[in-house]
Order: sequence, then structure tokens, then C-alpha cells
Amino acid sequence: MESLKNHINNYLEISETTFSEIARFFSYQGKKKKEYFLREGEEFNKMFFIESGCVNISFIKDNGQEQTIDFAIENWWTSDFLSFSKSEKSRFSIRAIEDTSVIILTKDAKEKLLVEYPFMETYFRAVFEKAYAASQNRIKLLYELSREEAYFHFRDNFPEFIQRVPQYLIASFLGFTPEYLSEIRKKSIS
Amino acid sequence: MESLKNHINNYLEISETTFSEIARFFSYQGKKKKEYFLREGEEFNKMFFIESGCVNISFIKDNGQEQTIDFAIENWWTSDFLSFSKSEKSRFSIRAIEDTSVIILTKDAKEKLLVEYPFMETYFRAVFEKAYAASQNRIKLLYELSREEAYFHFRDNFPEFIQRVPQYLIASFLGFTPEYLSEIRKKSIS
DNA sequence: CGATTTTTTGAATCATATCAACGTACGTGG
DNA sequence: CCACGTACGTTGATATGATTCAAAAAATCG
Repeated sequence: MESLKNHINNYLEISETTFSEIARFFSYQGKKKKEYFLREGEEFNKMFFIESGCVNISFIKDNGQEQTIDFAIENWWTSDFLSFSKSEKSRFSIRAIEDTSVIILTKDAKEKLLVEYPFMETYFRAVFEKAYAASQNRIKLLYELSREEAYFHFRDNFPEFIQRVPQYLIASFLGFTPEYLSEIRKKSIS
Repeated sequence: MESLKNHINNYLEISETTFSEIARFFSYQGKKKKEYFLREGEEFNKMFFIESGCVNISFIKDNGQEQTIDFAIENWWTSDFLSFSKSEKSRFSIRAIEDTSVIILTKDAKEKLLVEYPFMETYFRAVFEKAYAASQNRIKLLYELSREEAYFHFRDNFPEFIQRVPQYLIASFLGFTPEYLSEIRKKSIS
């Protein structure tokens, strides 16, 4: 839980003792590369804090293809937050791209945690505020950039993903086909 | 401030007395239709709670066109949250689509409010959590729907906007040209 | 009512998708 | 540790959804 404690410490001071008290609200799960943490349509009601590894969040489109909407790596919280808040079945799958271990906070545990340790409201307020700001920025980029520009932006701003994530998932995340990504790369290499 | 008090009451119990204590952290601003609350590039560091009316959030693209990325109406918080969190110049403009009045919370006031009245962390945690969930859902829709489907989805799910917002802004928000929206409408009416 | 803003039309063009086929690489069992 | 099979990446031809531009028509505002 070291990584989570450090993450909380970015936003507020938390002592060893206090952290060990709240540790009981969390649990662990690990998956090998390509295994699913969650499949679309399942009951879920959890948030994941990625301790190590990398996952993609995706859904199946009408045409049967898997659409990746997000990646999450170390020190990011991820979930299907709409179904989390409404306690509905998940609309997304979450799948390990590498061997991955996560810290789980269930909806119940979260609610109890926040009642018993109100200072954790500050932490989650900050986490969600930051996530929302990032999401608003991402929406801006979706409008601003052509698909080709989006690839260059992604490559330049998140180089580690280019290493860690297969091309067809990057293409999906960027909203185009693997074939088109191939074409962009061909042009830009030569 | 009645509308804000009611909004807070959706998430936690707040007494008249307590609310009147925190009211000093907020201020008001009103604008007529088509006036700007904020122009891209200005210092901002505020969050707006829309009390009445409707605004659009937009930026100028490379080609010089105004790109609307969001609307906000009564009882929604809005801002450029990335520049808000980093205290940078705004990357967006905010403009009244109708005569609009907003409740302002500056970054300074927000920080003081949260220190002095920690229960407000719960309110903002809930606000940002909900906003992030909605944003994640919107990103899903951006991937899931064709532009034509996006229009029908918007029309069916937010009918009041079709009334209140001119077509060229809806087209911009949905990510296509007014001409194309016109074409979709022609097809679907006949 | 005239002036301006918004919406519609149609033709030409462009960015990206689709499909099918081929090349490459990588992991898994023998 | 090699070989094979499956998964991934590339190529080229064709198709399509959406844009651009210019102009006309309709709606709104002072």
C-alpha cells in the first residue's frame, strides 16, 4: 500500500499510524497480461488504484469492435465512474496490458471510509478535481487535433505508452484504425 | 444564493445559519446575451456556478474558428479547470448565450472556504466526482457515436438545449459544421 | 422595414475507413 | 532453445462521411 500512502501524501499529511488504520478499507488484486479485471456488463462498484502495471478501459461498439477509451498506469485511480456512482452494471471492461496489481476500494468501503475519516474527503476531492481537469483538457484535444496530430501529440507527451502499449490499442484510443496509424507512421519516419 | 444553497443541500445538510456564514466566500456576476464572462488568454482563477441562464465554453482553433467544447446551465459548476488548478491563463472563453447570472468562487476563496469549513470538502468531492463521471461518459459517446447519431442523441437527451442554443453552436459542440447539421436535419425531417 | 445573423443548398474535395492480402514478430510447447 | 502458430503490423485499392466554399434563403433584431 506504500504507493497509495505516497499518493495521499501528495495532497495531505497522513501519519503511518493513521494510514495503517484506514488500510483495512482497501484490498489487493493482481492480473497477468491480457487478463480482465472487469468485463463489460458485470457488477462492479469498485475503484482501482493502479499500484504497478497498465490497463486499458474499453467497451464493445455496435460493429463488434473493442473501443479503448482510456489507459491507466501507476498512481492513477480508474473505474467506470458513472456506473460506480449509480451502482449499475459496468459499461466498460478493464484489462491488464502488462502484469498489473491494483488496490481496490469498493463503493461501500469508500462510503464508510469517508464517514469515519472525513479528512479523506480532501484527498478524493483533490483526486476527482484533478481527474476532471484532465478530462476537460482531453475533450479539448479531441476537438482541437486532427487524428494525425493527435498521434504526434500522444507520442510526444506520453512516450512511455508508445513503448508499453501495442499499436492497435493506441490507434483505438486515438480514435482511428491500426491501418491509418501505420500510414501516419510511414509518412513520419521517412 | 438560494440556488447554490439548494445545490449543496443535495449532497449534505446545511443550515440557514451555516450557509449565511459561508456566503461571504462567494460573489455574483451577471452578463447579457453574447457578452463574455471570460476571454481566452485572460487571468481567471474562478469557478462559476450558473444561477440562471446558459453559457458556452469555447476556444479558437488554429483555423480561426470558435470551437465550443461545453455548455453550462442552471446548477452546474463550470470553469477552465486545468488553468484553474495551475493558476495559468485561461485557454477558454466563457460567453453568455442568454442573459445569465453566475455565482463566483475564486481560487483563493475556495481554498480558505475548505480550510475553515471542511465539511465543504464533501460537497466539492461530490461535485467533482459527478462531473468526472459525466465527462468519462461523454468521452465514451464521442467514440461510440457517428456525428449523425451524436446529433440525435443530443436532441433526444437534452431537448431544452435545442430550444435555447443556436444551431451553429450545437454543430460546433457536436464537432461538425453547421452545413452538415443542416443536412442531417433535412434528412431526418422528411 | 432594412440590416445583420443564422440556416440551407449544392458541388468539389479531403481525411479516414474498409477490406483483403501479405509480412513480421513473438510466445509457447516440445 | 528452436520451430511453429497465432497475433500484430503494413500495404494498396476502393469507398464514404464530413468539410469547404460560395451563394441564396430565412429568421431575428433594432
